[in-house]
Amino acid sequence: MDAGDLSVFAAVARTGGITKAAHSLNTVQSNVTQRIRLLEAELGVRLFQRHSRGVSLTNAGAQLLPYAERIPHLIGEAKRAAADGPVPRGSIKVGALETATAVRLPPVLAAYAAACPEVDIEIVTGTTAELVEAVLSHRLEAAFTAGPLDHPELLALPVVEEELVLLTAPWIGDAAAFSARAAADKLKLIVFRAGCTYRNYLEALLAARGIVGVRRLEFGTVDGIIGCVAAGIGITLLPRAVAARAAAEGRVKLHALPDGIRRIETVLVRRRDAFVSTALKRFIDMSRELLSAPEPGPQRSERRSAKMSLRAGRAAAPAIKGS
Amino acid sequence: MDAGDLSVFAAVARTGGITKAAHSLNTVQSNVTQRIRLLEAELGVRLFQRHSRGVSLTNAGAQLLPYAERIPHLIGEAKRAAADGPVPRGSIKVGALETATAVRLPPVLAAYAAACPEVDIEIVTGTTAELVEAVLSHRLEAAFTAGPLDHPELLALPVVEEELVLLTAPWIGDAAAFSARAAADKLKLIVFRAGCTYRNYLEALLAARGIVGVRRLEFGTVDGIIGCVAAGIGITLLPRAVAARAAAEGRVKLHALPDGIRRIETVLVRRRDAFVSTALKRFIDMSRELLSAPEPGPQRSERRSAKMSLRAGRAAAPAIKGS
DNA sequence: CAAAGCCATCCATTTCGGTGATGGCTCGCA
DNA sequence: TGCGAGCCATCACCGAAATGGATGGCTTTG
Repeated sequence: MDAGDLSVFAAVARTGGITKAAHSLNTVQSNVTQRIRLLEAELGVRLFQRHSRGVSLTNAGAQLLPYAERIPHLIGEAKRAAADGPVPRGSIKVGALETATAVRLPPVLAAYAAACPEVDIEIVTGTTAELVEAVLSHRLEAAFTAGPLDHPELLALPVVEEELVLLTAPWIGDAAAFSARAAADKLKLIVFRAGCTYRNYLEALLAARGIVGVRRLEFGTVDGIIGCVAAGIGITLLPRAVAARAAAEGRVKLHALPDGIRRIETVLVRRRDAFVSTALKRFIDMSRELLSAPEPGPQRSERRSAKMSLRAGRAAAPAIKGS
Repeated sequence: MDAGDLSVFAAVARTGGITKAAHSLNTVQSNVTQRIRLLEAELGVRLFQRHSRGVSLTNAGAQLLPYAERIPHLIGEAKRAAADGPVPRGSIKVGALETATAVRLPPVLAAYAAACPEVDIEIVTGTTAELVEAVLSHRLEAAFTAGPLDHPELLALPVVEEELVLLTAPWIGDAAAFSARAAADKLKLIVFRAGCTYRNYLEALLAARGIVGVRRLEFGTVDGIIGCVAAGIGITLLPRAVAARAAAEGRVKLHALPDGIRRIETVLVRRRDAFVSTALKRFIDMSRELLSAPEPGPQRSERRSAKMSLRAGRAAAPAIKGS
């Protein structure tokens, strides 16, 4: 049994069929059949039950599967570890929230690309939940997500603290009264898709005031959300830095939040046990360096009297717990 | 790169030479040379520096080495996991203290052998330090050692609590006076070799009374130690259950110890991350079941007045700390 | 009943790992 | 300086094992 056998086994288990596994491995079906046969002979147990619609794992196969997923991963990691040198090279794949991509990432990427010309960078956007899942399953090496998060297999490094603000159409004076009317007026929450931390915050914020049943409007982009808010369709919650330009242009109005939930941490999360290449280490170092600069406080032009009189407890900041 | 390549690589790294590695792998030198060559070609880096006295790891090789040690281990574990079924079979390799082997293990082994006839059992004896090291390096699947011990990679399950007693020749009335005279009289401590927890306890016990410089006599067997004590050559510390028979025969006399250090825990230790086969799980379950029975208290025939007036602090119970 | 999908088996081909012999190199020693 | 020992690289060769293509049996489906 070597790592190749385990890859084949894992592919069959994943696809549920020998023929399909053969295609996904760019080989022929007889080949896969033979390797599974030999593997079963070597182990002395049947790994799959054959039936007319494909194959399914036996008990023994199910016990082998975690190893068959982990060992090829480790082999890949070993390759990267060995090929890695003191000068950053290769490629890194990093996730980021839509909001972080818009306002925090550009300066980091510019500096990194200049410092490490031999590294290919791939940025994937998604919600906190999606990104965390991707990091856990090794699809991403690291990700900028909303903190705090607490998972035994993850390391979360705080890189910057954002100030969350409530966005409304510019003609709204009092955010508290506005949101209180939201349900009655059929105004909507403009939110990202499920898994977005800002969305969770906003819903928790309103729930804490007893406002429920507000309709949601889901968007996939920051620009779309801001556009809808500007049009008076609803309200949303975003980092101040993201909304600053639209506010300066008078398209939306920003309302500060009460202290308990005003600040939200952005963390750089990665697997605790994964190999950190020189290229990734450099990226992490540069991110901390460039993003940890003290954030400017709330602008003076904003009326602090608009602060909402909400008291959101810890329930408003749900952390992703380890399983 | 597959697991076989990594095994070859690890062997070369371990032995420091291609020829020596070839011998240890039961193959020829040209073969190893070739595989290392191909591995280096595949990774695009040089893994060893060749010099006249053999080879040594390059930087890249050193980064690869931990993977090359871990992956073949995982492969073996995967095999065992897959071949393992609901009925205990295969083999288990368990360590135990000499004392535990003598008095605690026989009933467990008898019951286990009857319950699991298809399992080959191997028992290895050693000191606590030796056994812990063997478990950590995967040479043993589990071991009975003296607790408490605290190591991040180990799980320690308490199975039985022993009462430690001081053994002297039968004509000694007062253990305290006896041990005080030990240094002057050139009496000896009869102890196991270094690493034995009882030995550490005994030395700490005397050191706490200011008795130092007592000569030691090292033995490898319980019987030898008891025999020497019976002959009046010295004193030792053993679990009451171990010394009970010799005491009943009048060969030695037992002296109870003060409360602080009288009880010592026996724990079943195993690696936290290692696979637990059905055979091993059954063994652990039976050990707990058979050994956790309440231990009988001190026998009435013993004179409690012989209790030593020592106060040994926590220094007398050194735990093995994680590195 | 025919077609499609799936897996097992067989066979020819190729690839890869293992073997033994040879040669170059350095070091230590006479 | 010359020689032998130890070590690694290279080469040609052999055999086992993986691969790829084709076929057949089986079941499901329309």
